[in-house]
Amino acid sequence: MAMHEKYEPRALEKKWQDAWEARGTFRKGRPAPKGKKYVLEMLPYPSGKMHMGHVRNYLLGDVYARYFWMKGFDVVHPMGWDAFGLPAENAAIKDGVHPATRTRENIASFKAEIRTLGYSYDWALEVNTSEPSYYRWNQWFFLKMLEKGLVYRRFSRVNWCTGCLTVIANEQVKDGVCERCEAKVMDKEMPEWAFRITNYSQVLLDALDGLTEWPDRITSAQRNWIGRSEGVEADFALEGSTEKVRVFTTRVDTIFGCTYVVLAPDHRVVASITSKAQQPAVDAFVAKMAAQSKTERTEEGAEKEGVFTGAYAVNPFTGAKVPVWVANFVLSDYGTGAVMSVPAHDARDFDFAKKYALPVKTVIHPSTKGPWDGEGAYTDDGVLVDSGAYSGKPSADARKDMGAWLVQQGLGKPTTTWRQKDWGFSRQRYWGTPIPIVYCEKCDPDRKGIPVPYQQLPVTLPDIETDKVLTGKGEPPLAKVASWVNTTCPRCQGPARREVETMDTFVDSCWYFARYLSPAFEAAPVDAAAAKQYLPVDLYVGGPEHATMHLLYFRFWTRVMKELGLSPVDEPVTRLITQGIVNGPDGRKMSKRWGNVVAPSSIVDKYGADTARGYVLFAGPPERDFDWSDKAMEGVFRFLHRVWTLAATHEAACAGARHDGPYEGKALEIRKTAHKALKRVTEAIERLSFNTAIAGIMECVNALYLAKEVSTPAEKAAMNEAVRLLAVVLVPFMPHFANELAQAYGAKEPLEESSWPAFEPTLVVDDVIPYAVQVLGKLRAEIMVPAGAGEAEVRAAAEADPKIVAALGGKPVKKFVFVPKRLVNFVV
RNA sequence: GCGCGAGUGGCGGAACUGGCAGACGCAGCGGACUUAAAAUCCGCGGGCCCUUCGGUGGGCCGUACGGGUUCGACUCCCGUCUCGCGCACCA
Repeated sequence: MAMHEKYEPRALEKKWQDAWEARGTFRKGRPAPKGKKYVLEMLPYPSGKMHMGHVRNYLLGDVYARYFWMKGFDVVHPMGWDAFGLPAENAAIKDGVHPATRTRENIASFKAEIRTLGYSYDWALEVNTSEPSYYRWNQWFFLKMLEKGLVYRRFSRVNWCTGCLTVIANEQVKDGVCERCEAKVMDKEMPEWAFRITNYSQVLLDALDGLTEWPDRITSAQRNWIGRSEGVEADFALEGSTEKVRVFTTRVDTIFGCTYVVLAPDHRVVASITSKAQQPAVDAFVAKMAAQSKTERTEEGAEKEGVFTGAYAVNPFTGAKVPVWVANFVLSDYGTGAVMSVPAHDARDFDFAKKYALPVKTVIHPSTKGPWDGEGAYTDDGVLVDSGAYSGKPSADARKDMGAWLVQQGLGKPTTTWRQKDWGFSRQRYWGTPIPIVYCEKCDPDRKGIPVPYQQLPVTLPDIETDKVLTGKGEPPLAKVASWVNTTCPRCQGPARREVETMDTFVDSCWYFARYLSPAFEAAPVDAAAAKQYLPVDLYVGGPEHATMHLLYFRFWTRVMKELGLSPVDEPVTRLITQGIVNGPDGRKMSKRWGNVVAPSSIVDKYGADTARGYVLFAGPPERDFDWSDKAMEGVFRFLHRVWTLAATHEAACAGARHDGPYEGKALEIRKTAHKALKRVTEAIERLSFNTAIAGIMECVNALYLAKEVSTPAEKAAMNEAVRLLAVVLVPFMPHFANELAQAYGAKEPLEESSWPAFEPTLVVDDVIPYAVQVLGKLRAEIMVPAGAGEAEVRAAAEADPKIVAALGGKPVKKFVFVPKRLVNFVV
């Protein structure tokens, strides 16, 4: 097939996209003795349009997937839709279009756009989380986890918008007011459903050590987030009261220096211990704190404030009486909501003590040599002083001994606390998974909730009159749909009401990777046989912004799935990469506001998908941000033209050319060029270094240009081989282009269906190797030495070089360093 | 404040396990082709200095900064600065 003179991407790309689809090139489940590769990208929320971030995300997976297709693996590479969520519902509130309608349209256009980029997806595995066939299994999981005690109802402090009369997310609170209606946002105690993810805190933390192919920044973010902290709890008796205050501290070794105790404003005992005299001040303070939202109270630079309660606590070690305060900086939901303050050895306690003129008592010296002479608090470990029987002990020993003493006295114990909280997943929204619970006044007077029986799943979302139900005001939308809310109690068959809350969409993305493997399976959310065959995911690609939410939640869920017998794996993903951001040409984040958005569709229309793909991959390593550059992208377009011209120029003479005799001279050089590129690209892809893989291909093309005309049969055959290898290595990056090239040179089927060749070892080594010659580590000459030469021969050659003779200047050589195939170094 | 990551030409980046810093590309410059331009092809390309009429030849400096280890450091160690991200009155 004769090539056109010029590279015309448009028609050619459509042709190959249709061919892959018609042939089922990317269908999972082919016989593959080499095994499986599961390549996954984070499923998108289907907004109407793709942006460059999506393009990049999916490309990184696509290169890897295509490579393993060609390596002969059974590759799973699915795509689906995180279709529930706020944007569709907010749009509905604004313009009255039903979220289901909007979502359907958006998926259709998003999917059409995805296809234009030529990704290797198996669309037979597609899932849509807003379909009952999917979310019924969210409900199934909910019921299973309820049985296991992993789901419970609790009271929790949420952001309550006083204008919209609904709960809103943290991101929607701007400067203490609602983003949408600008009314004041308050903290409100509300009941909500929660997953007991904290049961798994330790396991999730420990297993991070095994995730060696995850970026450090992600595992480190998860460690921070989980926030394990070891310390002790200790009881302080309250003078003149039977109540006591239990404090949590990581520095019990400083307890002899405790000069006051501080409670959270909403600590349980505050009301009962406050003295008459202090009552008005404490009441006013507590009321003021209650009126503030948590975000306000913990804002950057918020001043430390507190008041004395009039009560005194007794130090369990010393028996000393210390004043009890309440203050804004103590949080009721961390530790015990009470702290012992040691201003001499804690910076925050020091500030507070200075402000309110509380005493400071030093009990730690940096060493036995004497006290610390710096400013402020000495917060490091050291040696105890003025600490009774513990004086003279190092901090670490003292902590151990003092913890043991507390246990022995029944006054406390070593404890571990966690920053991580249980996962509250109730949402007062319509466009989500209904929580399968009903409330019956007769069977369930405490409103604990009665689970909907499994055989009644799914509890589907009701059809609604959009503009009446999705108003953004008042009670949760589902509460307004009487025909849906009113149901019968599964126990007594009497009247009952459905739970009107829906689930957080993070639930959907907790297990979708397992559902892809058997998207139509009816007996369970996951076909355990398929899970056994294909899990874990070998490569997962997504944005780093999911470090502590999605990537932690789905690790948790994976553990639960294993316990439920659905999957054999402890961890969902072996290797993770998080892609950097594609900024606008001006270096700012792409945004309508800056007018610097580069739409993928405009690039595909003008230059073709292969150029868009090539540029996004060539611009830099996957993890790093880069700024879009039209010029640099045109460079990739130019490169494709260059390859095309090369192939077209030699097509008539070389396509399909064969040669059985020896290869020498130019013919041999051409073969070497091609095989070296093949080696380099292969290794670069394995390392996920796609930018250098493309650079390697460019180098190869440059070298082939320098070969100019080919005339002998050997040269023609070599060029034929080179162009075909070029097509092979181009496949992961520019697949349409690569296939067109291969076809012109005689390929009968898409290259993805043939195999990734092994390079010829004899063709990637040179017979003469350049050696750098150093004297005292400074480069003085370069010499050419036969590849087989040993140390003695190389040394002789180096010593014969006039520049080296001059540099050595007759001085005796103390040491000779020989690095095979690279350099030698004379030490004089 | 704690944790993690990054810092290399005018720009994006490369350098695999400590071994010739700057591959490849963009922008730039020079040449060929052209009546001319574009496109294309070929070549040059870190800085400073010396040398030569000139092509050339040579020296010193150079991977954020200051030290160290080593025959040899972008790479390893110690300290500092800057940027990004995460966590944060977390006891």
